[in-house]
Amino acid sequence: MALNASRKPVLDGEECDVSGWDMDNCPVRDVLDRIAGKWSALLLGALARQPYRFGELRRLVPDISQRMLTQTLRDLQRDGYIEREVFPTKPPSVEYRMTDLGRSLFEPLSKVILWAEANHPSVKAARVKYDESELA
Amino acid sequence: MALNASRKPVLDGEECDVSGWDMDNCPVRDVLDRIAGKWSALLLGALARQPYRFGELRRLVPDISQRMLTQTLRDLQRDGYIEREVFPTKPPSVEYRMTDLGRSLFEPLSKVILWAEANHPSVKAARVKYDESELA
DNA sequence: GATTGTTGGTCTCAAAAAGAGACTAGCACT
DNA sequence: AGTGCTAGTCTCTTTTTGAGACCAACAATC
Repeated sequence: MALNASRKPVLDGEECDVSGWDMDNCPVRDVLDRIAGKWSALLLGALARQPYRFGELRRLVPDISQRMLTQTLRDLQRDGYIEREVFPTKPPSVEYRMTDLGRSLFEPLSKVILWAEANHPSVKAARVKYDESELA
Repeated sequence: MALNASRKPVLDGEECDVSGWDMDNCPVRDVLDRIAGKWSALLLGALARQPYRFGELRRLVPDISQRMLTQTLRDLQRDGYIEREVFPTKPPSVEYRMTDLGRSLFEPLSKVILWAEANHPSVKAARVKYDESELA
């Protein structure tokens, strides 16, 4: 415990939280687990620009399966980030658009996306470095 | 195509990107897929405060399995967000700490986390509303 | 001196999630 | 009559995740 003694005590039987996060009803996990999905950020990014229809989104994100597109859109709709509107045209068309809640989420989220674009080279470099040191 | 005609054309055979994202080497997906994991944000949040040891992190996030803790820490280390230092104490101890790159990522990421905490009620309300309309 | 605990993991097996692709119905156009 | 478009669903396979046993070395306890 010598190492720990030099730092702030961390576990005292009651404290099981990170920065005050309650693990049993953790907002961070409850909210983030959804938008953290493989496709959520991509779809939110698209719909932040303009409304799209199902098929348009599928073409926009070519390697998403119809199954995951349906499911991710449902999840985003359920959490209130996007709306789904069905137009009773002859082949019925469905349009997805962002809600105010979705836009308010996308504001900070877009900062992370921007960071990802800007720092992609650094991350790739870190991976190369790690992989090199691993094969030794 | 009547619906589409009123909007900006979206697909013209060459344009398969979202806001200029290249799907074949998409930085957003490449970077976000990692930090989007179920545990990454939680661990980054913890390590943003102070360095922690393996066992401390495990106690801090009680419902993570050792397997996923190991794997997530490795992934975060590989992408350059955290560092791993082994101390040759009698039972060897390992300390994880955030890098500068990790801190620079956590800056925008923390905004999303703050949003999640602030808007958790709205999201929960949206879910209740959705579930009610579904069972009809 | 034998038991127990602590360290930071790995290994295996079961369960859950994701991906691939076929299939649907109704209508339009050829 | 045949083809294609719409927005999905259904099934099957592969990947990811979770639960839990197991490991070696040493420390303190009994």
